[in-house]
Amino acid sequence: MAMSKNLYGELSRRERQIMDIVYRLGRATAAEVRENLPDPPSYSAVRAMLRVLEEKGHLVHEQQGPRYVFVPTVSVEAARKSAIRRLMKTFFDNSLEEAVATLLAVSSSNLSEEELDRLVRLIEEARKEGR
Amino acid sequence: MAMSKNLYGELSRRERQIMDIVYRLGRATAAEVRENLPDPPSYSAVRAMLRVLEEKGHLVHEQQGPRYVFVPTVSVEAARKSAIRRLMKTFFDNSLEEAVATLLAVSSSNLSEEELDRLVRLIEEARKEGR
DNA sequence: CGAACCGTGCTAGAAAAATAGCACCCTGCT
DNA sequence: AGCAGGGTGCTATTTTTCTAGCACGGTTCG
Repeated sequence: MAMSKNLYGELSRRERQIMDIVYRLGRATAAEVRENLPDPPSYSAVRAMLRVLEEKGHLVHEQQGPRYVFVPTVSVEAARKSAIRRLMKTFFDNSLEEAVATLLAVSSSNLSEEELDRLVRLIEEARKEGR
Repeated sequence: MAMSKNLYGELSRRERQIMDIVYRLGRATAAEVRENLPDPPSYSAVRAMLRVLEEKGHLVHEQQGPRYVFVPTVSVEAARKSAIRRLMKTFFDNSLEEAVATLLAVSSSNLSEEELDRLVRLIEEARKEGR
């Protein structure tokens, strides 16, 4: 199995913050990125970094009317998996159980019965898949 | 509720890589950190950054025999939760279900029946807690 | 038309991060 | 004692990141 090198780990602080925003929004203009950035720098600065991220291959832009809209080159699905793998390795020693336990603890404030039902269903489906 | 500022987001590229290693190992010497670092720089460089991380308050060192052992100031538990919250927000729009689904997909290669049982039990416990 | 408003490209400069080098200090030999 | 090995503190330098500024191009509308 090809060990996909963790692109994420290569990013600088601002680049990471920006990529996070773009993933969260799905797609974003320079202005939107800036609005969501902590301690937002100048508009120019944001655009410059978006350009760099595009050069590095993390983003591409589409022309939308008069402006650019940036979208990630790596799909959300792939990015999610990559992020989860990293988290699992770093904080949970790859223990699924520990991870789910923490996930439940963090979300505990808004857990409905229905949501829990769906989770169980998810697991039962994984069980079926497994054999 | 106090919104804990995401310290993680403040870290530079190398600092992040180093913190990840320390969390993964629980505690680590400069040499151990270096061994685990991608494109490892000089020993000196690593030590310099460990010092900076200590100044910034992310690590403290304990004298262990002749050398320093570095440990995170924020407990693993707290760091886990913080990391998960960030991940949930960035990639899963805070949807527990989506997160668990991806978690299962990523771990699918090594899912035993027993493990799945334990997961279900985890959820049922959360259900009891909830009411 | 033409001027105000958005947007972009590009470049230069300041600030921070990353790296390496050197001097020193223990400790355990021989 | 004297020397080698493995650790540390500190500092200087290079590299990268981060930021802002300026010039230009297209729309819109008075």
